[in-house]
Amino acid sequence: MNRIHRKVEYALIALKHMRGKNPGERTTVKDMATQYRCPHDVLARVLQTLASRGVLKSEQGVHGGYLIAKDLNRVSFYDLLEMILGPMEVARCLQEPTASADSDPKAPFANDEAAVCELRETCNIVSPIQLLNRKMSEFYRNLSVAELIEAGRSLKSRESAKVNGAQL
Amino acid sequence: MNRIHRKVEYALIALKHMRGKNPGERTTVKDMATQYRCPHDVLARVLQTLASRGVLKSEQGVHGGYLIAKDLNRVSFYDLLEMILGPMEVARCLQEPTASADSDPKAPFANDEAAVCELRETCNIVSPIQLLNRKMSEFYRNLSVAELIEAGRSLKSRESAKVNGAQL
DNA sequence: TAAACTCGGTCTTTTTTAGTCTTATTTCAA
DNA sequence: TTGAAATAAGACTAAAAAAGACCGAGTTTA
Repeated sequence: MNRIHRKVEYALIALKHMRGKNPGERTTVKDMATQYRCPHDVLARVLQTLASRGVLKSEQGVHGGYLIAKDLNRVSFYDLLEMILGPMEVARCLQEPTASADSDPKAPFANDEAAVCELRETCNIVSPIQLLNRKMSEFYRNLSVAELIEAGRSLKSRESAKVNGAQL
Repeated sequence: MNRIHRKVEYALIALKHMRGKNPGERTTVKDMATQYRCPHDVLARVLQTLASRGVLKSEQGVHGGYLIAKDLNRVSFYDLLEMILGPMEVARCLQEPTASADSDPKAPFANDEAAVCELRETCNIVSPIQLLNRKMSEFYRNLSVAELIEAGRSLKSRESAKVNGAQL
């Protein structure tokens, strides 16, 4: 239940892979796709996104490939999810017009209404949903990608007792 | 992205509704389904589940209906999710034979192997996934259903500063 | 210029989730 | 004792979302 999306897994796999490389060293999508047996196209697309958001840098051409461009300690898991999956909305109620702010006046089919929760009128849990959304966002924001990727490395101390408490 | 399931919403709606009733007072599925415009069958099924897990009590017959049977302060959101959606598994890697322990005698096709992650062999992120799963579980466990449902009530004090800390 | 990359649009397939239909079963009251 | 009103639950269908494949570019360098 409540699985993370495959794309997110692929992103983590790739990031962890590149994390181990020498600075400046590039890795091709093809390499990673074959090594980890994940679908080339999907992985490629995810990496494109991350590159467009500054987490990775892409080099085209013959000796092209990807490399990490940003300190992963400064990239939260929230950021990663948001890049790949879009803004966090735990339920349809929340539908923010959002940062993208495309007030799309052209929109031939006004699907504004389409995606909106049809329970809206009668719903008694918008506050709870908002609270949940806030808390989850906070949780994800407090978890860095670096921390995730590094997991299992520093846990000689019995599953790192403090990993749990504290911080949240 | 990462929406909670409709069934979970329905559960919250129903629980919040019943929360407002006098002790002993029953509410029928039909009432709630019509009042909140959610599909009768789906709601019914969810409530059946909650009843079977002791959160609700059901009375059959003419004056039947549901009522809350357990202090919602003692039911975590994790519990709720687990009841409705099954054990928390942030990714296929994690596939526990698990506590649910429904040795499902009907299961005609042993799909044990079927659902297993096909990246398993080459995967470099099982530790990260495990960490994430642990942290998310913890997060959900530290959030009570009562707290959620009550949201928006006690927040005259500026989004109830203490909602976060404490309790954990 | 050709090979080996990334880029990005559109399409199809698969999987998951949501919802419906139908047939019990229980209870109470007229 | 029978019928209305409720829960219980299996099997099925529809809809939505996610995953993946295909393809035709644009870039760089040997």
